[in-house]
Amino acid sequence: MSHFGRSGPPDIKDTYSLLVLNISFRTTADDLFPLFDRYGKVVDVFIPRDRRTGESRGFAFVRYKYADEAQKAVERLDGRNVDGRNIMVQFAKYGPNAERIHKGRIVEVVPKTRGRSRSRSPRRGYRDDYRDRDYGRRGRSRSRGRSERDRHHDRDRDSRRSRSRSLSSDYDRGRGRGKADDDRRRSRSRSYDSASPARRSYSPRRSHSYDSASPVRRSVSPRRSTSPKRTPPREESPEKAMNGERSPRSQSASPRGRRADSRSPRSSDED
DNA sequence: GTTGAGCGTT
Repeated sequence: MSHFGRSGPPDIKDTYSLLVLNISFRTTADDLFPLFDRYGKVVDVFIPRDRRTGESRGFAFVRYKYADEAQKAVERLDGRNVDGRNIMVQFAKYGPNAERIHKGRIVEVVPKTRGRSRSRSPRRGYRDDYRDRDYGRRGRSRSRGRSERDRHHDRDRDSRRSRSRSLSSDYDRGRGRGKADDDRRRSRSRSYDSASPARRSYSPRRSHSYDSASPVRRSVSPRRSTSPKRTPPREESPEKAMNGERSPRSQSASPRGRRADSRSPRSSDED
């Protein structure tokens, strides 16, 4: 969606996209448009937002009609304070016109590493100047924020950023982030609260599993242990369900009841 | 009422 009301990108035949980072979450395209328009012809302003919450993700894309104007905007607006935050303006790396920008910007900034300019580091280096100056007083915000962010579990962006974490993200998304999220957070919190990393090994869940195979358990129910063959409960479940087709309810109740029972003590313990 | 170092929509 564009700020201009059109669906999707407007005319991207000859536009240059700028990436505006570090903008306030409250900053909107309407706020950025006049600011950027001052330095050139802005074709479009787009702020990606969260799919669920609809909040801005903290960065925006500003499309200029001409590269020189875009470049000027970068120089003039980069590091500028907007809505209480100093924004970072740079040419977008990806996009419909990335190639053009690549030519325009790379030649000026890193003509030497033109071929390898695709690396992710270059922009940081050139931005370092601003960072050093503007973030000197606020720099710690980054380190602190990261730690805090990690603890607070990121939202949507985490899934994009780290692929390894995509698993959890997928899980969250699939299961619905409300409950699973809360559960996970609590579990973690508890870990941090009273347990050391070593103690984590003795996590209740694992303990439970281990307990099952523990000799103590056998003592309690020798019947199972003495059994020559151990039938997996899972296989039994479907089989039973098939036989009990006439009462499909039983199937649903079986796993549910067990789970609830199993969770009962745990929940109590946690509480 | 919150966060953050990141690259985009019909």
